[in-house]
Amino acid sequence: MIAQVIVDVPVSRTNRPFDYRVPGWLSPLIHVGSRVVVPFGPRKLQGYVIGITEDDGPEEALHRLKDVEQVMDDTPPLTPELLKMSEWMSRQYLCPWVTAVQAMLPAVLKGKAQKWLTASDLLDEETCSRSGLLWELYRKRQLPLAEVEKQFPDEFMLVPGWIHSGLLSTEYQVRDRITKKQQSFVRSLLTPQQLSESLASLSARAEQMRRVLEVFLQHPEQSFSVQTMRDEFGINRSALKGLEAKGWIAIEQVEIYRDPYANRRFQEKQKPDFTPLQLQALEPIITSIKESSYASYLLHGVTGSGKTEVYLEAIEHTLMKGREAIFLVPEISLTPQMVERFKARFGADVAVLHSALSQGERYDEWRKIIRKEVKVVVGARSAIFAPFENVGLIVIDEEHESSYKQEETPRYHAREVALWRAKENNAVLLMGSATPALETYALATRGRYKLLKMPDRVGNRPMPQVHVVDMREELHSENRSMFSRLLHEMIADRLKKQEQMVIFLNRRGFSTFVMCRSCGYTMRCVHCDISLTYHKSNHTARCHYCGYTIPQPSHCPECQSEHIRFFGTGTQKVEAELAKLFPGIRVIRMDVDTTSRKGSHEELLSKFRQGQGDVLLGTQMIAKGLDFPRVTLAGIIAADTSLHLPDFRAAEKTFQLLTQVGGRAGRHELEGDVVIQTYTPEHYSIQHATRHDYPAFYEDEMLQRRRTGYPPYFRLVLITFSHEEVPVVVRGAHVMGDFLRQKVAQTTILLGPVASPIARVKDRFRFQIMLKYRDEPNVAELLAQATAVFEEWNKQQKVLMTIDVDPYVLL
DNA sequence: GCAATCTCTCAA
DNA sequence: TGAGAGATTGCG
Repeated sequence: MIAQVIVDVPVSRTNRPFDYRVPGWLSPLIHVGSRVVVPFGPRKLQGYVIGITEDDGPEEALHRLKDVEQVMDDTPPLTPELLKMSEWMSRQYLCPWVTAVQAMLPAVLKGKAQKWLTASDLLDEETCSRSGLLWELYRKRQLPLAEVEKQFPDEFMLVPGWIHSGLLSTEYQVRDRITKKQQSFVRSLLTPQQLSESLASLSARAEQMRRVLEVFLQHPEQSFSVQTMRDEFGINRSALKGLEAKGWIAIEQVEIYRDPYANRRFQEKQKPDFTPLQLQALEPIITSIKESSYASYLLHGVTGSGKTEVYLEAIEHTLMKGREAIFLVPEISLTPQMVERFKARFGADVAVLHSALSQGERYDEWRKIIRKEVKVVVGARSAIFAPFENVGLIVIDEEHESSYKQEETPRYHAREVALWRAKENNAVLLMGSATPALETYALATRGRYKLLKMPDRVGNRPMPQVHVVDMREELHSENRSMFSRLLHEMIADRLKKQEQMVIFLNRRGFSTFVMCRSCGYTMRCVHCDISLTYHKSNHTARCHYCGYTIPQPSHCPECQSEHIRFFGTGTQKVEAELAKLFPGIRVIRMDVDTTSRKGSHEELLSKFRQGQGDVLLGTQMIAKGLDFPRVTLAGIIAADTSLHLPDFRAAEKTFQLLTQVGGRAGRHELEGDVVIQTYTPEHYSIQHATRHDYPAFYEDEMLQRRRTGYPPYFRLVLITFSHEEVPVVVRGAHVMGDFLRQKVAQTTILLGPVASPIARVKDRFRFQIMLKYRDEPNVAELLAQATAVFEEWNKQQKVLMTIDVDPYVLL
């Protein structure tokens, strides 16, 4: 038996399967998709089995192979589908296969190969008394080499000599970080009859023991955790120990799941009556689900139109069909509210995956999926890799969100992966948004996705009234405050009526940079080509690319002026202003500072829900998916900060943001207002957002994209190079650029190589090539060839190159 | 990606 | 000639 294995060395040189012999004793354990430990060169590494051949071929060829050393799991973590998907990803996104595989698995499964120092039998008490390190090794037998270097720097240089003399040896070990949470459970070993008899035989003073037996009499065949015994029945540990000693009960360690929602009850909500629009949207979806054939839908529904109910219903039909469902939400809107809705509807059938989970919790949720204990997965981007084997429905909520694009290798887009997976499984793909990505909407208008529309809110509630305030006029009227007179007035009004409001600060593009007012000097990072960001909490200026931090200076380093300060509006500043203008106003501020602690996000929102605040103030994180009945005003402090970014999606993102924030107001009985403050009220993305007119925005924006040659008209590939020296990085970029220029189609535009907009990061200079194409039969193959050419050249250099297919961030 | 191995340089 | 550094190669 021979196993084909890809090893955990994510470089192109080793990006291919290696053959290993499977020793007889491992053959029942090993499967395609298994994690294994294999010897690789002088080391040992973790790898994944991508194929197994029973036929060994000629004897002498077999002889040259090494053995698989270990199979790491009983059941392989990779299903055949995931394996196929990872191969597709590695081709599609130009990344090593093993990198794609690892993106699909929980982080604790990534094995770490370490070199260990082991004591041999020659090391006796006599020898080791001479040195601290040897003594330590004599006691513990082995230590990781890295640890040794840290703890015994003085003796580290003696290690090679000791190895040579046979006192010590080195050895590679691969370990993953799987841990399983255990809890003590108590179980009765007696029959009910024996229980009664034993109860009678107990001394009158054994009150606690008596109670334990009574509990078991009342609940035969049940076991209880030690914790429950204590908390619910008031029985302490010693009583249990006593009974265990008598042999009447057993205390056992049982593996349990780390469930972040363990102590929460979820109320089952009555299914609402569907509106005609919802029914109309549901009909074709349900038909497709029943047919179990591939179909894709774009559900374009305004905020408050009840998209979530449609999703839930579709999931229910999928489960009725005996298939599984994946529900993707943007990281940011994976709120407790959302989880609650799912838990209430599908109970224990749901696994939840998001970034706030600890690695262990994440692993436990994942195990529920692979063990087929759940039927539905709710999660952020990476939940698209849920190891189901019969996926019938994939829902992508807020389909336009940029968090679906991963910004590290593998640079995949969850929407694309979902599309592949839906086709592979004859499943239904359902994408929903109030403001679809242009790419998606364009495909929908061309029939690639079926377009479903829900243009009205549930219960015929009106869309909120949107007021646009021209901040230039405010300035002319001597209003220098960050609040316009209208917004000011409306805040006062809501305070009087005791209604709630959401105030949104558009921070995209706002850098809180540090500048000298007298000479114009701005503080920049010494390693990167960007300004430092001011951090109020510890009065430092910090580079958010490399982490370089210096204390905020009191004088300008250039001209010694004292007028050096930070610029930009922060949430703290808005909060202070609100407190000044409206004494007694209760503001709940949500930003990185107040939500960094685990669970604090949830805490603040529930405070607001309970009415412990008048204003919810925050950045992007409050724009999405929140639903509070008493919110009747949404204020946007500066709508256009994101409009003038050097990003071809700037207008689209602004439109989306305004629409989403506006959607927070007046979702229930009370009607809502939205105030948009801007310096460019005439801009089409602001104008169309005001009228809730997505199609009009789409038309205008498509014209821009056609004119400038951006998606959806052209598709992009961004190739970035970096190196410490400019001439080297330029040469590298040209090697690849020249090759591509020869090979691309006539209609393809190749820009560069040019310096990247952020030309230096961490002391490395960056250059880039942009590929814009419309009709390129096989981009992936072309890029793979170019990569090979580049890597041949790069053998002598150390230029780093990354390829971003359909990039979101162009910096 | 890492470590063994090969190749080249330089000083004794 | 041998050590040491730097580049190259192979990993099944």
